[in-house]
Amino acid sequence: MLTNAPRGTKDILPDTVGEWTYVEAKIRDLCSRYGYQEIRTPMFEHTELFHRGIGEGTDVVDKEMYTFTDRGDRSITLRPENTASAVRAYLQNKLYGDGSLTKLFYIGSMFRYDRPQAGRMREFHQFGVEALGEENPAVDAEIIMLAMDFLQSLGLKDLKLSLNSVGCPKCRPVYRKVLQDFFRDKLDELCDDCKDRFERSPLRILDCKADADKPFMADAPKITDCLCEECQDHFHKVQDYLTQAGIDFELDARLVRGLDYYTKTAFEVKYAPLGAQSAVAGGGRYDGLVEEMGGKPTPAVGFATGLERVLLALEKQELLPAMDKQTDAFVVALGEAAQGPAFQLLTRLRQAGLKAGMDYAGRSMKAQMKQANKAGARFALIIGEDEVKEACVQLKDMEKSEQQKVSFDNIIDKLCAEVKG
RNA sequence: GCGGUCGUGGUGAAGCGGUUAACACACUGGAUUGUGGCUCCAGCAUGCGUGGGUUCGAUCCCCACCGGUCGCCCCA
Repeated sequence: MLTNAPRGTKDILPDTVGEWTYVEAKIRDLCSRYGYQEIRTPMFEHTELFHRGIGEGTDVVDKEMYTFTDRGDRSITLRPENTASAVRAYLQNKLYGDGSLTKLFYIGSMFRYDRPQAGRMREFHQFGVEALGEENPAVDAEIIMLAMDFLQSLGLKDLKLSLNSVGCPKCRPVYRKVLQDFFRDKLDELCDDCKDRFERSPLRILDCKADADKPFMADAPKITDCLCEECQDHFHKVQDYLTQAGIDFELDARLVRGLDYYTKTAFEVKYAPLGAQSAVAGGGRYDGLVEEMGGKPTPAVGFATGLERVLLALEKQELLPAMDKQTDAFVVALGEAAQGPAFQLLTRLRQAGLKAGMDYAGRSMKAQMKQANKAGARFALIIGEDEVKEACVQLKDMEKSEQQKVSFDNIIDKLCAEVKG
């Protein structure tokens, strides 16, 4: 037990961090081009924030949160997502300041108690983006394009972008009722899950895999036919922007978001080979959330991507860059007398800005040369007793297998010239 | 949370009631004086996720637990 990380968590080991920093670098570059600034919010918040933000009755809040009471008797929850926190920080720190659009992005751990599977961890990592303060559908389009740009800039292919509108507080309740009326007399033909969904979230019945083939499903009313004029108009404009930008998307009237705060635009990006965890990114508009949390009515859009899933997709498509180790110089010390001078040389190399290493185990020359090779060293600097006496080293070019004697005084300059030139 | 499936060394894997627990990679050492990558040789699991049980005997059978994985639910 002591030697096992908790279920659903994972160490990111030295041989894989490179993949993470690679993706993170892409994110930072992309966000700066789109004008989004990084925000880092606490890993835990008052439980109430998520109850209000995400919504009671959602699965995330009802059965997936890591909630505990702290020593000051506060109910605290490990963030299951970052939008509620971002909005909280936006309000608390008055990021709306000048009244213009506030564009934020974040990268970090989220926590959800769920049964782990590939692509579904209890601690997982999301990159997400929030644009607060603008209702223009161009921002919806920008957000979606940013999501697609991110995934495509990594080289990912076979992504499917689905788009829908889930309406607003004016038209969604109407549609909900229309839908319930439609299903009411078919209730006993639906699966058990759907019987539950009927009251809780009838829109999800449309997306049920078990009932998908039932003949009446095709006749179910579509939300896009029930949108109010404003939502309808907004939805069309988002589509226009995307089309003009050359973004392929598919309308999916069954697409529903699991968090209560979504309004109007909802979208999802899938990479099918990931199976049950194929949703790589998802998001949409949430015009009511800021007000719900005590701010002025403020329109907003955002999305989040699951980094573990992105990495899985990259792995499947063999798009992870090779991370080969690289060292400029490896110091090979032979015998007791050479240890001190070798260590001093190592220090000087590093001070000169070179990547340098050496063996401390006092192994044979052969073993040390092997190590130099494994470390990806360009040069081996061999110091034995003779070299110590002559105040020089044997400088061996590992690739060319050429070797020359260089004095202690010249070795640093010579190496710097070789490596940098 | 529900259903299925799997769990052998650092890794990938064979073995499926009594075996020296194969093989490959990795790792360590060696192949006559202080030189890596190729080759050759040697070493490397008293142990088969954990705990019970059945049996003369269990890595192989049974049960429980833990963990991975697939699907459901949900979501990123």
